[in-house]
Amino acid sequence: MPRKPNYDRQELIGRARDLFWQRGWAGTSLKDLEAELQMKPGSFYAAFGSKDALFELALNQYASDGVAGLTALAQELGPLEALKRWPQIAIGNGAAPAKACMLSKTLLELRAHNHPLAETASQHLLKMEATFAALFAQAQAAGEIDAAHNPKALALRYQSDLLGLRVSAEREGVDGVAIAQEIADDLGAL
Amino acid sequence: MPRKPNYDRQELIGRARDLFWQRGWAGTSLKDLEAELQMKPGSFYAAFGSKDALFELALNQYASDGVAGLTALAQELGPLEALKRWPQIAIGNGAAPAKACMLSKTLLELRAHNHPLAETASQHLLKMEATFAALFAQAQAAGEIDAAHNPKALALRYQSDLLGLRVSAEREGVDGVAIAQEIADDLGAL
DNA sequence: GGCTTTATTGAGTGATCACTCAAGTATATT
DNA sequence: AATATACTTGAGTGATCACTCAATAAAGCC
Repeated sequence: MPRKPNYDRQELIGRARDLFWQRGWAGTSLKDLEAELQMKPGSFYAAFGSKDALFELALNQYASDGVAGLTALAQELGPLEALKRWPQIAIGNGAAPAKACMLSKTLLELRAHNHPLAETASQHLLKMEATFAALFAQAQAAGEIDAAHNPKALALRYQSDLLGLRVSAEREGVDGVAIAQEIADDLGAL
Repeated sequence: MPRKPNYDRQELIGRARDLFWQRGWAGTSLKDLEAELQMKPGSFYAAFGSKDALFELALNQYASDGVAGLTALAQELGPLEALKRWPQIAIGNGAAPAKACMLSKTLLELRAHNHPLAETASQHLLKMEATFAALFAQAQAAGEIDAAHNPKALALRYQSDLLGLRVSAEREGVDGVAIAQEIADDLGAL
């Protein structure tokens, strides 16, 4: 009986994620979204409910893609090598909407207003940090990193460096590749 | 002949800086500013011209306070010790409007829109980086850091780590002090 | 005190914000 | 083909946005 929507929902969420990632929450208007997704307001609200609801879907997709990408890389290269390459990958995609991390951008923009999406972003950062910690622990188990280190502490510092790298890479004239290389080299000295 | 304004302009800019720092550019409305500065729209526009003009004044005050604070610290403690303590200071002021750097928040929020204030923030970051580089060079001249390092490269990495620290410190439950300590320890190993 | 000059007031401007909803259209089942 | 069930359309909602301006009030100089 029913009529099917003539769009691919996941692909729409991906396009919305790119817009939000680049322009931020307040910086992306419904007009922007309507233009990008080729949807009139009625369809938009029937499909997603609200701007915030779509932003949350976009954040979730962004975060799960991140964890999946890193996990796949670790399968291919092993934990330590994946952690070494990850910084370059994070800033290396020229086609990406931004160098900076969407989770950190969201956190910085919305935390002061106690917006629920800031908490969502925070949770995703925590999950990413746990993924880093697991890889550090694996690297220790494989004898690639001195077992005396606390993998959670390593993950906290690594993520902090990564966030800094990605903010720096957003600047004009900054050699992000050099910073990423240094972060990778630091891991080799553990 | 003329009538004097009944406010301290620098103090008003400081209050506006705190609002902008905490809530961001889009997140701070004219109503917010009018309430904080106790000014009606007419007075506000007579005094500052526009929201953007006041934001720029706020950014300038933020940046010059930063350079002045670090320079004073280096006078007191010497260059290396100042660089070691600076991360703790950056996140240590509980009364500050935010842990994250106002320059990086502005850059992340406005760069995608090619807003002139993003360029202003970028310039201030560059000036701060130059201040770091000068201190690294001084530390080398004093024999506190191996002269083989490139002070500009040290400054770039140091600033990146600092920005990451300050984003991380914005998160709930993150031990910023521990990260700041690690950054300081890294300097000791140079 | 009169005069000039500037600061302050606050209602009001058009534009844009996220969002609604009644009407129309397309599709799958019967 | 008829019908039920969505999906799509797009003008329109009140709220809020940054900002304006004519009127009023206050201060310094004569």
